[in-house]
Amino acid sequence: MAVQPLTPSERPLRRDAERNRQRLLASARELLTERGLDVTMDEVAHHAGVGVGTAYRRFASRDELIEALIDERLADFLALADAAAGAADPWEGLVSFVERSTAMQVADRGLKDLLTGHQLARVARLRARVNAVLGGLVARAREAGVLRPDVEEHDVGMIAFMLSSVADLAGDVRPDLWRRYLVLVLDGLRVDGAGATPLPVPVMGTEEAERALAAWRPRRR
Amino acid sequence: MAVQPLTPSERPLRRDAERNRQRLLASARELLTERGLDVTMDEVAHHAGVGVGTAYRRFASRDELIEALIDERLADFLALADAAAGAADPWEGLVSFVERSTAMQVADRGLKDLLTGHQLARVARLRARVNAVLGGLVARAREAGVLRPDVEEHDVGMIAFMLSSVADLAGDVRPDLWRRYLVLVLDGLRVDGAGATPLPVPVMGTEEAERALAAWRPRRR
DNA sequence: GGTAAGCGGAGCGGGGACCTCCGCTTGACT
DNA sequence: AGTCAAGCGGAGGTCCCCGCTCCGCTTACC
Repeated sequence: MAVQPLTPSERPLRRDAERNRQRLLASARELLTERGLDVTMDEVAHHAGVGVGTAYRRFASRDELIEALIDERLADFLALADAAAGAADPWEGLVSFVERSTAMQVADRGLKDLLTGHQLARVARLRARVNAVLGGLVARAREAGVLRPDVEEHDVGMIAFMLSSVADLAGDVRPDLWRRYLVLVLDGLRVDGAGATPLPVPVMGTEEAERALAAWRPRRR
Repeated sequence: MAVQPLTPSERPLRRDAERNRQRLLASARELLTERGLDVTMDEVAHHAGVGVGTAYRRFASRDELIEALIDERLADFLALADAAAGAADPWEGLVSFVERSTAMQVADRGLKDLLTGHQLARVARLRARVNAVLGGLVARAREAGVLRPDVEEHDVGMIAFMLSSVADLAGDVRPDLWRRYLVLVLDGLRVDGAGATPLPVPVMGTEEAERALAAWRPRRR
């Protein structure tokens, strides 16, 4: 009697195989967060405690493994934009978006690479959606008279990128340095002459800067 | 009768050799400016119209060739700081330094790599000298009451770096985009509530941004 | 206990960068 | 004009990194 044929996707993996698959995904998630999109397959496999061969049996290629993890990151980012746009006070919403999206990119190198480096239709679509959301927020803030009128929604992403570059340079030496410049820039964005917001973080002095520069590697070609 | 012995450095090069040496230096200068410190020896030689062998006969190694060109760049940068510090109006001096040092790093990728990436005692010393000069300028600006008092000299270099990162991302698509954020940041630095300076440059819109991102390669590991 | 599924990791192929080697060319000096 | 050291080009050696494959051994499952 014929056994019910199973397509490969239906037949469950052997227990050890499934466990290794999960380990690989977890390892990739972790390394993507820490080191960005250009982790190697060997790194992911080794960090997961399995051989490279095992990695390639589960995922046809490095790209397939990485793409399997992209969507969850993009979803988080979009959720952030939606949350900011939903804020009652549009200025608060704007500040929250700039601050949290920078923080997110600083904490997750892979997300930053994705948003700035990757050629992928999904990512372009996400950028468009986020910009649409931000457009509404910026318009509201402008109408409320708190935002200088010549600032546009496309400025928001650029500012987050700019701040995350500060974080790149400061690295582990001063991972929160970018917040200092966040405040400077926000004070430049605001309309009122209400005076300066106190800067939240000390500068990076000479000796710290030297350490940061020593550790910094400008990113790939 | 013994010929006057010549040390290798005294004996003049044959005319063609000297000409090729000059071509190599010119080629390296050009490529350093355009592409940064990680130009390869093959590129320099080829761009000079000579073979690699010739390049290595004149310069013991890639590093030797590049280091031969570093000092002239650092000198330019220091001159900039001195000029800014010499301005009658300290605010103007500060603006001029941020603007011109960013412009310089945008125009000269090699200088930016040098200032941010390179481990070299000379560079660290230069940074120290520049910061000393800026310290005086910042103090004068603060005393004049135009600069928010919590800004320090180390902020100045960081801001220039931040702006030049914008230029990196915008690339050839919008090489002057950074000036927009320069104004935003300067408005954040200024004390008076005199209102916002008009932004000098349009934002980078969606389609431009996509083009810029397509062309952008995050820098080397 | 039999067997297909799974495993690890040495190693292949390809690319890039630095640098060397050597047979040919050329400037300089008689 | 002839000699020849100095100079030249660029193929290719070496090394390293990365994606991916292959195959002899191990293990989960029935």
